Formats: sequence, C-alpha cells, structure tokens
Amino acid sequence: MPELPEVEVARRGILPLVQGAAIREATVRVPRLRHAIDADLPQQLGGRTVIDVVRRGKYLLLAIGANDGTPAGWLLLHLGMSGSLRWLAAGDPGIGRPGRHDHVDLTFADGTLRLNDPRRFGTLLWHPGNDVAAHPLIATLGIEPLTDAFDGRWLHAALRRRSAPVKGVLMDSHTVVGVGNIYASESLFRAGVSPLRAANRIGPARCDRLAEAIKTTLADAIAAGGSSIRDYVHADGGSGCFQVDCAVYERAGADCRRCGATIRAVRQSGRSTYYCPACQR
DNA sequence: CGTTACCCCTGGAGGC
DNA sequence: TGCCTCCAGGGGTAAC
Repeated sequence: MPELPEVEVARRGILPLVQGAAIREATVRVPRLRHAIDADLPQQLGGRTVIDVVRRGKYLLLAIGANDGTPAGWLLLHLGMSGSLRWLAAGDPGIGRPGRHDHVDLTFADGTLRLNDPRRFGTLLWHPGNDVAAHPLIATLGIEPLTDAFDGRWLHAALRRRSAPVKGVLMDSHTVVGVGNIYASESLFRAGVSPLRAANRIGPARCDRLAEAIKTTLADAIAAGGSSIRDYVHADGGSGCFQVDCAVYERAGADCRRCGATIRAVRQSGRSTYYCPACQR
C-alpha cells in the first residue's frame, strides 16, 4: 500500500510521538508477517527508548537505545501492501480491543503505537548494533529519489543497462527506492514517457525530465499528506486519502486531462499500469 | 547479471 | 443471500 510518500508521512506522524520515549512493553499477537517476527523481540524492546525514526526507501527504521542511552539496535519496519500505523493515546478504550489484524503494539507512557496489516506482507525485524545499513534488506536498496545524487544523469546511466520496460525498472527497489505502482505510472505520465518503452531506449534529455517528474510527483504527494487509496491510515488514526486526483492511475477509459485521449490500462509483470497513449511515448 | 513468473495473505467489488 | 473470480499500494526468491 504505502509508497515512499505514505511512509514518509507516517514517519513524520509518529516521530514526535515516540522520539525519546521508553517502550514499556512490546506486544506481538501475530508474528507471521512476511518474515516471522523474532520471538524475543518483546525482550529486545521492553524498557528501551526510541532514539529516532528514519526512512530508507519504504522502510521505517527505529533507532532503539538502551536505558543508558547507548544504541542497542534497530527496528526495521516495512508496511508491505496493506500495513498501517495508528497511534492510540493512553486511556483510549481501543487499546484493550485490538482488531483482527492489529498484530503488534508498542506501548509507551503516552500511548500505543499499533501495527495493522491485513495481508501480512509487512516486515518487522530486530537488527542488533549500530549499523542498520549493513542489514541485507537495507544494504541492497537503490538510490533515494529525493536526493541531489538522483538526477537525469544518474537515471540515464542506470537505465542504459536495462532492456525491460521502464515502468518495472522504476519500481525495482534495488535500482531506485520508493516508487511504487501508483507513482511509477504518475511519474511517467508527467514526463511524457511510455511505461512500455525499454529503459535503455530513453535518451538523456528524457531521463532529465523523468528524474524531475519522479521527484515532483513524490514531493507533491508528501506535501499532500501521502496518497492512499483504500486502507491507508495516517499515524494519527485519521483516514488518509491524499492524492485523490491521480492523472492516470485507475483512470482507464477516462479522458487524459492534458490531451483528451483515452487513458489505457495494461498489465506488466502482474501489476496494472495506466498511461495516455497519445501523451506518452 | 538481468528478466520473468510465482508466491506470500486477506478483503472488497462485481458477476451470476 | 451465497459463491465465484478478479483485483489491490510490495518485494523476496527461484528459474531461465
């Protein structure tokens, strides 16, 4: 579900709630996520403090400190397709009535951070020590799109050795992180690039436009509060349907807002892709 | 190495 | 009402 903007919005939502706060208790009701949650996770977290919450790709990384403030390890959290975080203030009666897919609670003095994930494609892993970048799931991640290092030049060099359709390459988190199924389609529309085009057949000038389109699409969505369609829940518990007005996503059969042509849907590697066959080449 | 198909899982929507 | 099929924001893994 969440792509980079939703994860970033969730990060900003929970940071002021949990930073510097001690975890009184970690409760795991359902450990069977994509990777099984370690049985000793509650022992690792109990009594420790959340030092910081950072984002790497679609992962939220919680720096966890020991009582004396020294770093103890990292909590890797990925929301998968359907995961969401909720904050329930202390005393909220909902804390005592977890729902069917409320798999994990982190209980603080001021409230409870609750992970809900119906499809259980999410991930919650404990990584001891300082070096979270060394974790296999993190070490293999590609470039962050909202950095200066990611530009048309970088993108052109990366796409040059890929013959697959560009849309799938943009969604490959080992190349560039954070671009999911919605924003891949939206970014390609903004750049006027067909999702079906072989990645290595996009020239430098168009890579400039595409890199810029990815940045602005993601940044706009973050500014709008993230873009969620079905079951995303903001960290504060409100429903978050941010980017309600996608240009192409889920608009098959509708008119292109730029040229009036009919938006088309195709399937690529099992995922739906939307594009304007007239605007995007 | 790069590409593709498949798989994990639940729930909602729509057809009959 | 029920049952069936298809679809959904991700990504790791295996096989070619």
